Amino acid sequence: MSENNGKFKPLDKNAPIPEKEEEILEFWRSHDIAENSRDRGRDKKFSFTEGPPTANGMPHMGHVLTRVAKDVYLRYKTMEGYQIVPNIAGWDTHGLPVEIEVEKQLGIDTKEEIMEFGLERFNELCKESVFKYQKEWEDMSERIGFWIDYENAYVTMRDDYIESVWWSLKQHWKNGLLERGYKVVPYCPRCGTPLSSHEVAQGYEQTEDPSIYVRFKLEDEDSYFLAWTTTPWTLISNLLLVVGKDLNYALVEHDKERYYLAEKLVDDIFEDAEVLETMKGEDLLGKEYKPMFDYVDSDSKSHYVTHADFVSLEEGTGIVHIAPAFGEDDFELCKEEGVSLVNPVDEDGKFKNIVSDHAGQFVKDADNGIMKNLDERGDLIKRKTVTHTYPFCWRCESPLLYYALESWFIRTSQEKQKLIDNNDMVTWKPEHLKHGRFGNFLDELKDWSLSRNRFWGTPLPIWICDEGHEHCVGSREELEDLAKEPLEEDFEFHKPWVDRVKLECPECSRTMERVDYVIDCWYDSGSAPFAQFHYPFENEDGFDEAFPIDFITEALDQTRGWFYSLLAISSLLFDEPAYKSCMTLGLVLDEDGEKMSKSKGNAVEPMEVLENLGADATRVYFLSSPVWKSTKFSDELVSEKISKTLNTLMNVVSFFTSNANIDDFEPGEYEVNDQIDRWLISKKNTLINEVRDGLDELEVHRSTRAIEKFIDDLSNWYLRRSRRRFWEGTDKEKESAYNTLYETLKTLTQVMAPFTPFLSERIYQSLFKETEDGPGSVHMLDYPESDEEYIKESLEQHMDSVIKIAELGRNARQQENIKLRQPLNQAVVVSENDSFEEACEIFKDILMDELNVKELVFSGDESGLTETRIEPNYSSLGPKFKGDADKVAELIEFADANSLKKDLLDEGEAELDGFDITEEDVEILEDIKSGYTASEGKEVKVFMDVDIDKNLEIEGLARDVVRRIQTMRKDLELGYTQKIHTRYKGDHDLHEAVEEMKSYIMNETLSETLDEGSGEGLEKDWSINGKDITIWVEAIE
RNA sequence: GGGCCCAUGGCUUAGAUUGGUCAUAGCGUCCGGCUGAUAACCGGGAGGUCGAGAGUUCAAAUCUCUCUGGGCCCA
Repeated sequence: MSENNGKFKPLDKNAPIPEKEEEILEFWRSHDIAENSRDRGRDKKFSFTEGPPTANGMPHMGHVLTRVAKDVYLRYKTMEGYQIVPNIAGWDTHGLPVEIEVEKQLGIDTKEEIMEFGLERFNELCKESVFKYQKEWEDMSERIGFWIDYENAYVTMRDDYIESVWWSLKQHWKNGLLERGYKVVPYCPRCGTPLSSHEVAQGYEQTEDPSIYVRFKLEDEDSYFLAWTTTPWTLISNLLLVVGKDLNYALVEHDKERYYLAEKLVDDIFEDAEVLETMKGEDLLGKEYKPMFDYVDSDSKSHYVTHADFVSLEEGTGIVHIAPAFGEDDFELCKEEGVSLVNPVDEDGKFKNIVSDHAGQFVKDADNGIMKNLDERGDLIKRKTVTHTYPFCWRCESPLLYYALESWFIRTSQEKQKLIDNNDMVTWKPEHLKHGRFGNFLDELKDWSLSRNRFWGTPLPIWICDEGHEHCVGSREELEDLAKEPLEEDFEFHKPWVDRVKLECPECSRTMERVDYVIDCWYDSGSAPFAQFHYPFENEDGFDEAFPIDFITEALDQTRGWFYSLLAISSLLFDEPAYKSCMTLGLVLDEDGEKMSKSKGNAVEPMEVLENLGADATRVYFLSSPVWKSTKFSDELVSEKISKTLNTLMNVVSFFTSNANIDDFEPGEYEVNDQIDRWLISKKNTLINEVRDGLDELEVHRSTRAIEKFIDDLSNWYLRRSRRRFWEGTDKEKESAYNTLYETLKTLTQVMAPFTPFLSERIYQSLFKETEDGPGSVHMLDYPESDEEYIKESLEQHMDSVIKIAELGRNARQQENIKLRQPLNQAVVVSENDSFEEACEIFKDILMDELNVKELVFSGDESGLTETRIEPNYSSLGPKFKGDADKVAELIEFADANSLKKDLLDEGEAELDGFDITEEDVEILEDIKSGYTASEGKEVKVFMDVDIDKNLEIEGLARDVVRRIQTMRKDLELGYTQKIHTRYKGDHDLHEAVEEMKSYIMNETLSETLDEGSGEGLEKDWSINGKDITIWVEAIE
């Protein structure tokens, strides 16, 4: 067809979208478009840092969302003229999950086995493992259109990166913020390591534990404290009992023994106890009791009653037993009380030898023996079991112990106010996180336990000598200076290399050995703002221009992960927030709203989606609802974006291309000569403002929705209303229409580029690149700016009115079953609002055409179009006029409705043949005048004259005939400009109509001839309004 | 156990700061229309106690409280 030969390349809109996207990818690759777009060395900087994923697992749909969210902003900012710094990807490479993967691979699961296997080899495997799915990650990212630089990605396990981390740790150490201490941590005795809270959270399970009530004999009184515990083995380490200061307690007698316990709980425990005395918890403070076991003793004062606010009356006895080494609350309390720590349990979770009866026994296994012992002594008052959630090791399923361990801390709690102040400077999306989840977390900030008893991680750079002097190393140079021997040739900043380095103590010159720990890998990723630059060792400028980071976005679960570690580290190092704005992303759920997981089998494979539906549709889908809300994901939801948005736009483009080619359209300077063009230009500029606002406010869904609405307006209103001007307009009309549509598509393509980078590129390449002599890619263009001069709010409002009026007109027709193809004489628009009158004036042609009427009239009121009808209200008339009621009713019905109405409304009453009636005696109704139909909307009513005279009928029939011939043309797959011969045979009325409207029909259908009689070509029988006609259509060679 | 978030027709959803006519639109469904660009489009119907209850107010989907259900985070 001729359109192929024109200036504008057709879009090939019937090709599958994903296939075309692949071509665009290839185009970008072969022309280095991403690199060129990225590296433009501009002065304006916008800094972004990628929250590094670990590539030892396959990317899932949630990761697709993070790519999309990041990319839309980076593209937008790039088009706005910013240089994104540093615009590189990042990989998180350390941590226990990595070790676990390797352990699985090796079929081992203990630290000893790892040591046997050899640390060098083990860490080598870790290194490989973290990049196992790197290709899948990069492929997915490329396929979705994420243009970050993967070649120069930062990697947390590289020596340079680790050196920067060491530098930062040394700053903390010098500031007294990096210290050794004890911490009660969830500890897996089987794996021999403490677990991070993140890991603990994965392992909560319902379990049964003993629930026992035991008594402690008072020192100076013949009575007992009654305490409760679910961990009998901790009783061996009991050092204190605690009560709530303000809670009520009672001394009761039961079985001739006396017990102290919370008053409220007495009945829960004893069936028949006599309350001897009540008191406040405060009154019990300081009372001493006899140790329950004598295996261990504290070298400080112990075994007395104190108080704490964690005592609750929900369960137990209101008296809580405290063993400092086995609970966080216990530990903190003992620290405050000055009770020193005792721990009779070794690192494997077994009792040490001093607990002679249970030596070598795993603590949980000792429960039964301990309980038996207590029972025999009579100290076990009650024994039950309780089902509660308890943490288990997520990989070996051992019950975790809360356990006081040596640990290295960053004293974040000392700098809490800094973190809070810095958080105040951050823009959060959604906003509630700032003072909600995240803010609360900061308010209750604890020290950051940094050390991990594992192998694959950044080594904690602290060396200690026999004298107990400690030294923190902050650089490679410092390490070399202090090392006794030169570093090994293949030295790297990992175990076991670092462990082999012995230092000379700067204080006493003795040999120093490194502590065994590696650090929390969240510290690694939280160091990204400087470590990705190897700051401060190099790239100081790079760091300066990128810090603080302008924008980060990651999934909501990073709140206490990366978002926290970034803020904590930057606050301590620089007293600045690491990022200025943080947009969180919600979970991606399956179509039923369930979390996607491999085990459930409901996980959607990202690449499948991208290959079936394409990246643009997926992007638009994710970006069209608030990104921080959890999103349900299904093919259908994404497909809707194809049919509603992408296809619609492609069809507009395709319409433009084919017609512009036929008309040899040349874009250029032009004069806008039609209001609908002005309207579209106004809408376009409004769109730019809306899209920019949405992006600037980090509410990208507002932008996306504005685009979708605009495409709908463009296709289903502007184009539908403008088709005739493209086909049949005068030169002036065509010039205005073509140029307006061309300019609009050009702007729209640019506006959409960050959202639909593929389709935008396609459209740009086929329509604009050559015509405009533009850069190689749409992504090299600037982001459109709105021209306020062209925004005409009243015009946009008028068009809304027009659409409303057209809608009402069609509604009115339908009430009378008059089809749209049937022309009518008159429509009357009634409104008290002047803007409807203006709308009718400005868009008169459109309205007449939409309503298919010969005349359009506006009126400020509906008099003349309605008839007042007044009906008697019997329920009022009855009691009032009694026997005359029927007579009065008759008078009302036959009275002149208009004057009666006037009297009633003006005077409040009227007289009818001697009867006084008031408003409540009647019902005033306004009927539509006969011969009209009407429909009412907000502020406006549309009346249609439904009288169809002979002329109108003929015209209607002619249009029906045209419509049939057009259908036949379509069936014959004729080209738009193909001329035909048309013959027909039919009903008399139809014959009359065709002859009357001959030239109109010939013109509409491109018929060279239109005659009665049978003909050649396609033959078809039709029935129009019950009248039969046969039509022949034959293409002219 | 604590914190935060969410709840709008069968499904997906709009309804911010500043409560204000008839609660938004799409998908699906039924009826009708329109069509020489569209995987379309247009009009209408059915379908809603805006999770439940109370309160503030002339007025609440919107503000407050309580509860229920779901989610996330933390213990």
